[in-house]
This record gives sequence, structure tokens and C-alpha cells, in this order.
Amino acid sequence: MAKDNKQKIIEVLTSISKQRGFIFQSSEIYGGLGSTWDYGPLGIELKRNVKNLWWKSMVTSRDNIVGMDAAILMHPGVWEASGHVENFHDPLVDNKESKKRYRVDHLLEDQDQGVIDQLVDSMDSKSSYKDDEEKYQAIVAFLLDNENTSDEILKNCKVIDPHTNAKGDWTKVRQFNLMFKTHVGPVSDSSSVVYLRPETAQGIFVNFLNVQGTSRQKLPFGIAQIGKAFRNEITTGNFIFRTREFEQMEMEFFCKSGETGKWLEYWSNERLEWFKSLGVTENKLRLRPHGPDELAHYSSACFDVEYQFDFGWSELEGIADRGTYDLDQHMKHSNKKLTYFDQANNEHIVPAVVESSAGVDRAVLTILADSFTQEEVNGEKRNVMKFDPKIAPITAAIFPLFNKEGMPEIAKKITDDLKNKFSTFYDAGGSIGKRYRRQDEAGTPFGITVDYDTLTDNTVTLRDRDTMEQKRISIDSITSAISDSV
RNA sequence: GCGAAAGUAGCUCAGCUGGUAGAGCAUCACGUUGCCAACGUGGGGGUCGAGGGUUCGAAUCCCUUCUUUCGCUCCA
Repeated sequence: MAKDNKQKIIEVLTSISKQRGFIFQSSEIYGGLGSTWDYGPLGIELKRNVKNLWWKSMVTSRDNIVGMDAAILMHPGVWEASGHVENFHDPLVDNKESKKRYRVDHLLEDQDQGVIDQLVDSMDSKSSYKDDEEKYQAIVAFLLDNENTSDEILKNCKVIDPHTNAKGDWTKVRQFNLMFKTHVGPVSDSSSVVYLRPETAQGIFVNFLNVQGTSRQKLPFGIAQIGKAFRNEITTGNFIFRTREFEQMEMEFFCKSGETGKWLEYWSNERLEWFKSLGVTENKLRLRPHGPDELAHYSSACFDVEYQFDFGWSELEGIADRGTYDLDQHMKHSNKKLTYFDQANNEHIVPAVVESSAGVDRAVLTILADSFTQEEVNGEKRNVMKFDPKIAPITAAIFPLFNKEGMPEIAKKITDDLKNKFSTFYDAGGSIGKRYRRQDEAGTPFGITVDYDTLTDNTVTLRDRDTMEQKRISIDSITSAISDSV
């Protein structure tokens, strides 16, 4: 039941997004490109509002966080230092019988000791391993080195499919690299390989000293950035939830090593509150601590902000204790000192980092999913996007009740007067009811209608999107009436 | 990548016992309308994903291919 529902909501959102101009399929006239999406006129306003509110909440309203904007292309050494070249790929194998796919290292964890021993025996060079993980990594590397026979090796060693508890009919082991590669310069030799960044965070770490020095910030302080990131995901989907090109809002908070626990808790709560402040339903939001097995290679503790989509609780943002991992790594690989001089204790220290990393597109999808409602009005279906007025693409729509007796001129004048303060839209097409409904679907919180009374007493009606109730106010008080809720 | 489903108008879809395309909604223009998807008239919009084959004739049957969606592993 929930499953049927799920597809419907995403389908409805996809369809409305296209019809109304929120989000379009990328390269549509060429048949589309998998899981890439373009933002239309309404979508980009919504997205910009989300980003602006994030920037305001994280940067401009705080003294100890500054912004920056790094290039998408960076020196390849950055990704070697960060661990992405080494870790950001998955060795995968399929069982042709059960149609299940496994990460090879995860698959090994589910095998009996005998199977593991056989695999180790089949390897050419024998050596001792300090733990199972090291042993599994060696097996994975061996299988990848012998990709052409890897299927036979798995079958000969009787590797079990945990799903069926029987020997699997395995495919060859293949490596899926999650970073997009491209080339700088006209020659595509290996020396010119660069990556499209898989996260914006590294642009912050490599600029740590530049930013700290020029902004004269003292610990603890943060550096924030909004920008595109790219991951060659094997599986994408759920509309704009998981895409290969996406936008991040990240803030790296630098503090003393012993203080990360405190700041992790602080930022987790701050970030949860931020989503609430956008008007997202509170009981569909939660903070979830990561289990030890879920932690990324750089992180020792992590909280996810999750939203309850129709397809399940899903991550919107991760708040992670990255320790000194990133700065340590960059010091090691670049041979540059990335330390902070602590005057109080008269010592150079490597700051630890608490990271808050949110997906812009996921925030937009959350708002779309959370705002979408269908109601029955006089037996007719009414679609309403109940956006908070702060983030609505259009704040106020202005209508002449009829296209005569000077009403359009007055309505246009009101539109022009409001333009400087709010996002506005003038519409004189079709019946008044139809125009209200169009704006309901665009999520416009306020409707202003010029009617016959306007001609004599200079008042208009102000319509509330959610209740559809109207009240008469004077033209002069429109701005203040709207300002109260934006 | 593997598996499943699907590609016909801007959207949702019908047409698929082969006879060269329709509906509802949307959109545009004009008229009408004293406030919630009203009404009237008219208009624009499709080489039926692409290529090939069978046939006198293919949206419809066959083959190939492309793309999308969903699931599997992963993540913001």
C-alpha cells in the first residue's frame, strides 16, 4: 500500500514540476539524460530561496563563519590525499541466479572461514594479515587484478550468496569508480587527468590557511560553501533525490580536537532546526546517529537529518566529526603546514573538524514533497503547494477581476510597486477561479485582486492560499500585510 | 552493470483482430463573466523514441538499437 503510494507521489511531483515549470528532465529533446534534471522558472526561485536562507542562517547571521567558493576542478593530488581515489569506488559482483548484487568486500564478510581460506590459497603471493579487513581487501584487490577469471575463482571457492544460502553463479568482479574523470588541456594522456569534485568540502580544507588568515578568524570558526558536486552513482533515482550531478551546502567547523563532541551535538540540532524553520512538518524530520558500521572512512561520529518521504526515511544532511583527518592528510600529501597557532597555550595545533553537509536538491525535494497537498473544493480537486511564504517562488500574484474599466492598469501598477520587495506575478488570463488555482499549484501564498470596489475606495482583496479566505485591505497596506509573514 | 516495466500532443492516456492518429486537461486569441479549475467561438501543437524487416499498406506484427522509470550495491 505504502509502496503504491510512493510511486504516485513522486510521479505527481515529477509531473507537476514539469507542467508548472519547477523541474524538467535534462536534455529532454534528445531523449533525456539519466537522472539529471534542470530547474525551470519556479524551481530556480525555490532553490535560490533555499540556498539564500541557508547562507543567511549559516554565514551572514553569524560572526564566526565565513563563506567561499572553490573551483570544481582541483589538483588531482587533492583526491589522493582525501582518500577518494583509493576509497571512492566499489568492487561489485552479481549473482546471475538470484539477480542480487553485492559489494565484494561485504560479500566476503558473510562467508564461512573455509571459503575465505580457499580464496587466500588461490592467491599467488601469500602473506599474513593483521585482521580480517586487511585480508578481505587483499582478496578484493586480487580479484580485481584477475578480473577475467574472477567469476571462476568465486565459483571454484564456493562463495555463497547470503540471500539464497547457496553457491552463487557469479559474474566477473568489476570496479565502479564513483568519481568523474576528465582531462585538462587538448591531450588526453594520464598526466592531464582531473576529477570533477565529488564533494565541496575539500575545496574548503585546501584553502584553510588562506581563509583563516585573511578573515582573521580564531578557533572555533567555520567556512561555508555552496556548490555543485559529481558522483558517478551506479543507482540513481527518486526524482532529484539521488542524481549524478548535485549541489551541496557544506560548512566545515574548525575547533580544538577535544571539542568535536560538543560541536557535533550543537550543529546537529542547529541543522535540524533549520529544516523546521523552512516549514517542513516537524514529525517527519528526525536526527539519527550513525552506527559504527555506517561511518565513512574519515569520520568517527555522525548524525543524519532525515525526512520521512513516501519511499522511507532518507538522509537530507550529514553532520560528521571528521577529526583532524582531512588537514592531516593534506599536510602529508602537500608537504605544507596547515596548522593554527593557539596563543593561549602557545602551541601549533591541527584543528579538528565538524562538518555539516546538506544536499540542496534534497532540500528542494523535501519541500516539494512536504508542501504538496490535494484537497476537494466543491467536488473539484485542488492541488496546493503549501510553501512557507519565505521560500515560495512567487510571493504575491496580482489579478484584475475583469479586463475592463481600468482594473488591469491598477493591477499592473500594484505589481510594479511590489516588484522591488517581493517576487510577483501579474495574471489576467482566464477566469478568476482558474487564476487562483494556477497560483495554488505554484505555491503562491498571496493573491491580490483588483475589483469594482477598488475603483471607488482604493482597496483590494488579499487571498490566503491555504484557507482561500479573503479580506479587504487598502492598496497602501499591501506591503505591510505581506511583510509580516515573509 | 544485472533484472523488470515503459516510450503516441505540454500533461494523463486511448487507439495495437494491420487501412498513414484521437480524448480530457493544459496553452493562445476574441467574446462573455460582480471572486475560486464557469461558458462560447476559433487557433497552435504529433514524421506515434530511432533504424531496419514483413506487407499493396505498419502507431499496430518481427528484429535491432536508444532512452527513461523502478529494484539491487552506494550516498548529500
